[in-house]
Amino acid sequence: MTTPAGQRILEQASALFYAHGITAVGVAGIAEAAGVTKKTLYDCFGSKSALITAYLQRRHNQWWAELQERLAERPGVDTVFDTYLAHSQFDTELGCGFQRAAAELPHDHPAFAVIRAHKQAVRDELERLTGDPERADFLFLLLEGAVARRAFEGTTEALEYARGVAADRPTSAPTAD
Amino acid sequence: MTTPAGQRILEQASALFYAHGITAVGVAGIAEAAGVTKKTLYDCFGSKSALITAYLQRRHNQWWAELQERLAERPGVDTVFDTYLAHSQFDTELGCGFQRAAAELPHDHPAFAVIRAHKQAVRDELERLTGDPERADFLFLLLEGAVARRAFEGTTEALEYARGVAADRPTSAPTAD
DNA sequence: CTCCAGGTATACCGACCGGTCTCGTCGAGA
DNA sequence: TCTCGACGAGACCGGTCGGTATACCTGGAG
Repeated sequence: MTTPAGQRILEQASALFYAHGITAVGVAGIAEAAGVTKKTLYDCFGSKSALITAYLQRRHNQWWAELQERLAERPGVDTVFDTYLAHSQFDTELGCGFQRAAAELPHDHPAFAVIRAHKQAVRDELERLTGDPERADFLFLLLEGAVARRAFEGTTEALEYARGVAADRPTSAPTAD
Repeated sequence: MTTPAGQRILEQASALFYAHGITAVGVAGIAEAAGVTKKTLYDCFGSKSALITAYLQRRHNQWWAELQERLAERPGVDTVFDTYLAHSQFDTELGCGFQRAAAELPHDHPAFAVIRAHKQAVRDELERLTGDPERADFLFLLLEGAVARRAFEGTTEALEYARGVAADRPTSAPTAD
């Protein structure tokens, strides 16, 4: 799992799962991309299912680390939005990896718990930052809407708009232009 | 396409694509569920890709018809939310079929245009109902966030909360319980 | 009567699926 | 020196993928 080969497998699996979808990507393709045989892949992860779980866990860990780093030097709600915005530079226009995975995986798949935990963590972080559960719920709603829209609009427009709304502007005030 | 067999194929394809994901469902399974041979399926639709497009088009048409019906007897923004809420009774906890499809399909897939058109239509309808593009954008954001959350939370809680926010309540006022 | 659309049944295609297996190699630690 | 874990090469498994082909049946319209 911590071996160099295991690392390469996880990296390639992450890239491929995110880019093409979990179901659409085969273990043979992952192994080949990692310069590894299927045997090594199965020695390291045991099953495709476990590899999927590891992929989402890794994705959460990386994203969370970046969020905490940014929050450390500039605490506040809009740093959360900024992290999504910055992340979208290499997350491309495909949208949130967890939303994408949630759309493909059955709800009782072991990896689905990782998705739920990730989203819960984000919501809880918003509550920690605002000290207001109600407001956290609202901001979380904006966030999810914005990243969902990025998936089919292909731009960060909605995300930037949502950040503007979150920046304490009252519900109805315009922010555009 | 309009033949009885074609209809049954489309119905079964819709149910299976939505429930298990587009990539995960094979044409053989669809044909079997429709009580039809693969040849008939290919005579009617030509390819899996075209069947996917037809599935999303049909889904849009059905949903749109229901929305207009409801709007006719009770115009207003919250009827849009109510339609999602009512729809979720047979859409189950899996979330928006268009968001699910968008997560699986490459952005240049012919069916992706149907997804974009559907979402655009919803946004435009909100603009028509409010007469305010800015407010429509905001409501659309709430809507997308709520249906996205339904996908991994498995409840309509976020949708009901969003309807509360949309019912002109100012951003920060609580609505829970 | 004839023709044809709309079917059924079934075999087939090459490619790929997730997963297992054997065999061999290589380098580091006891 | 010997062993053991990490890995490569590659064959193999049963099954499914999207898609095509051949042959046959049937009911209704010309």
